Amino acid sequence: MRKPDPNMPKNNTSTTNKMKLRKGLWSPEEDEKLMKYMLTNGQGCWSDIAKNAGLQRCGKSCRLRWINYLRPDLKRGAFSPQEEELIIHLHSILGNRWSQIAARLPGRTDNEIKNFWNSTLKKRLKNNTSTSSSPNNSDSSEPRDVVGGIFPLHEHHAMTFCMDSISSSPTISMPPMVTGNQFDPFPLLNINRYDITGGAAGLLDVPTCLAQGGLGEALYGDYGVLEPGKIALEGDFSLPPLESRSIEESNTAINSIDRKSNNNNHHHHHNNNTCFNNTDQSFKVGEAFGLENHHWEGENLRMGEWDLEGLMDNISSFPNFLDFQVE
DNA sequence: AACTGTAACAACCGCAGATCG
DNA sequence: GCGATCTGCGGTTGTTACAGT
Repeated sequence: MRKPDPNMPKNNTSTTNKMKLRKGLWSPEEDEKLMKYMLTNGQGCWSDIAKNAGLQRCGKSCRLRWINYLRPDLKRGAFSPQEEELIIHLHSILGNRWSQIAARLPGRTDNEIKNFWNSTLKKRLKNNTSTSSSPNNSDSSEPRDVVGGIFPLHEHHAMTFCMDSISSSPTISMPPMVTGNQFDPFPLLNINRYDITGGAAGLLDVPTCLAQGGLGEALYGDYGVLEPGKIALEGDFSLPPLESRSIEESNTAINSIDRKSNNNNHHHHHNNNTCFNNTDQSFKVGEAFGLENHHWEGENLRMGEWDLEGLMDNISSFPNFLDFQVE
């Protein structure tokens, strides 16, 4: 879209030892450097990546560029109507917690969704509100009181809705996996125990909670980590649930939950290897889908073909998961 | 053709939590 | 225990393209 700033020197070689960090638009050369480095060495300590890739950028900038633009598993292009609907729906539940919304939209980034919301959906909803009295058309950044408000409490569905929906979806194009004689599209995410607390506290048999939208995060896991061993052995892999948001809840509470959730991901990094390389990553993701010796199998996952409508149905028709809390 | 408004998107900033030395 | 550092998130700003006048 935007052209790189021509005034920006391509190689900002400072006379001092202190390298001046570049800001602003990324040049194609920089993109190429970062892309090459990431594909060769994988994700790790971002400040090291910035240095080692020969970029005069701060690690933060590299991270952002990678996550929002260069990642091969990104789904580019316009949002589909189903995605739009899902975003609106999720926003009504989660508010402006873009990362959580993005985790439920495979191939989309929080930044992308945020921009789309602010530039398009917000206005559209506002216009709709002016012509309609639907309470769901608020552009409030505060999540609504789901239980008492937007979503009617349908009859309780079995938690297996996740797999029911996904496995029956004709639009799935994931490489099929077979466990025994059973089709299992998400073998490594086949968590039998999903530890939850709250209203329905206890251990439930949950095949997987992909329909909570965890797929994206599960595959990308912090945009890149999937830890099948941890999942299988410790069973503590928990996808961020859609958290119930009551208007009464303070932002502090929201943030603390968010942080906790986020930091679980963080833990996964540091508990194993802070700077894992792409070989690991490729192995993990590739192994998960029976695609070994490929980098960035996400390209093959065809994320955009998930049954978003089914997901939407599930989200709106299953109240229990809204009571989940992050451990 | 020139100007203006705005949509769309990329990137930066500030903050907070976790980890490390 | 504490400060430095890393990482991630959400808010905001800046830039470009394009449509309308």
